[in-house]
Amino acid sequence: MPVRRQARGERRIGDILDATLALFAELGYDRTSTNAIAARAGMSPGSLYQYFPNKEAIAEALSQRLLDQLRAAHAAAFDQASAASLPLPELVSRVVDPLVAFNVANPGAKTLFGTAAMPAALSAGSRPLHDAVTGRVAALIRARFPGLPDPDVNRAAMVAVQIVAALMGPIVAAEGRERAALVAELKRALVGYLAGSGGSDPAA
Amino acid sequence: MPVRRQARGERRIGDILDATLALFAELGYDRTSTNAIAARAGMSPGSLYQYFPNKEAIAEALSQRLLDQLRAAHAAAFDQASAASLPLPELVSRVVDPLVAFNVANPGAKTLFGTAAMPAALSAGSRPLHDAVTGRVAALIRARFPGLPDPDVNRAAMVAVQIVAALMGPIVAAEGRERAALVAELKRALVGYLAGSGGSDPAA
DNA sequence: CGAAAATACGAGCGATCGATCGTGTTATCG
DNA sequence: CGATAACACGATCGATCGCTCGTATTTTCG
Repeated sequence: MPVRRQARGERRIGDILDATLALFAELGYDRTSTNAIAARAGMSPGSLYQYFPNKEAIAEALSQRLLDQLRAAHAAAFDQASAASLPLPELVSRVVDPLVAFNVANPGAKTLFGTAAMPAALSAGSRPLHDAVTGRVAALIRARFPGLPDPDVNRAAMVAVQIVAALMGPIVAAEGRERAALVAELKRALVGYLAGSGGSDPAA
Repeated sequence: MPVRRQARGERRIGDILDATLALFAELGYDRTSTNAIAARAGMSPGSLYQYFPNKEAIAEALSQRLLDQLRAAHAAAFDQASAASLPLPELVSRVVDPLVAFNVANPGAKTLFGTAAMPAALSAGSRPLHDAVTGRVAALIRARFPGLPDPDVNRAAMVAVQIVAALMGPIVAAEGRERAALVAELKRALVGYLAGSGGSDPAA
């Protein structure tokens, strides 16, 4: 049942998602209470539930908003043409750098990027984001290694995404030189991994 | 205040840790209730709290038990001699294979291996395990790359451990052929990463 | 044996959680 | 304007959480 939103309502939804992202970054999903979200967003619990039916829906909406932002910030990095022709380190940099910037700007995004075997509730909310990113990476790998069978492509994309996700926490937590060093390590790991990804490398 | 444990008590403690490990594997730390632990261990909540002052202490004890088991299962893999002389893929295999076997045998171990920026409660309980493993990996890397400065050694160890931890979830969740394929990918990723770890590789 | 210590139980405490609801306020529109 | 719908509030609900406590049973040991 759709509701005619007023401008004020749209603003409030944004406030809720902002508060949720901040609290997820500090406490994670389980330890973030809906009352705390409402308080940080400057509203009552009742108002919060005017816009979302339950906690999971908030996580889903936040996941969707992050996905949209990521898509916008990442548009250029995922075109197939450069995927096939660029040197591998350059290609990895083009994908990783915006991703790092995004996560630094949005700490707490990683909470919505839960790895695997999580409680179904959060897993369901974060799967769209996770799947979308993995899918884009798979497309990139497929474009670069045209001979690679689909199962191998998907597995390589999953592994690459897991590696990035695993190191994003420490990267976001670090600062300055140490962060730069960790990003360099992440790129080295990805290049080292992908360089040996079966099939021929068009730009090796 | 130490307590003279009877044989029955030691057995009960083992039951509690077994139940906790199983529940952590299914639900994670937050969603595992102490009452559920007691129920699965076949005792009342009161009995559970006869052996542990609180939930965090249970996680710590479990973490310690896992660490001991891991040490036993891993003794041979971490000697310095082979670290310097073995071919890198062989060395990686010797470390990774027992680790995979251990995690397959103890699903839920990964719950105690929380990455970073987790709620302090769980983080404190799992840090010993995490630090011990990272320290052993660091010693291995230091033995293999004698010229590498300490900060670089520690960073590389941390990155390697994060990569292993990130892929352990999918590996444990998979079975048969797919699991073997994922393990192979993990090894490739580690070898690719470590092969380029500055300094000279004694056995390159 | 008998006393002390360890083990066992489970109803229930206080706190907190996600979510509801009755009531009042503000915006939209004919 | 008046009417309707969207927005806002916060006390409070029922459920669940980590944990306690009074009491009963079993083991240890002199």
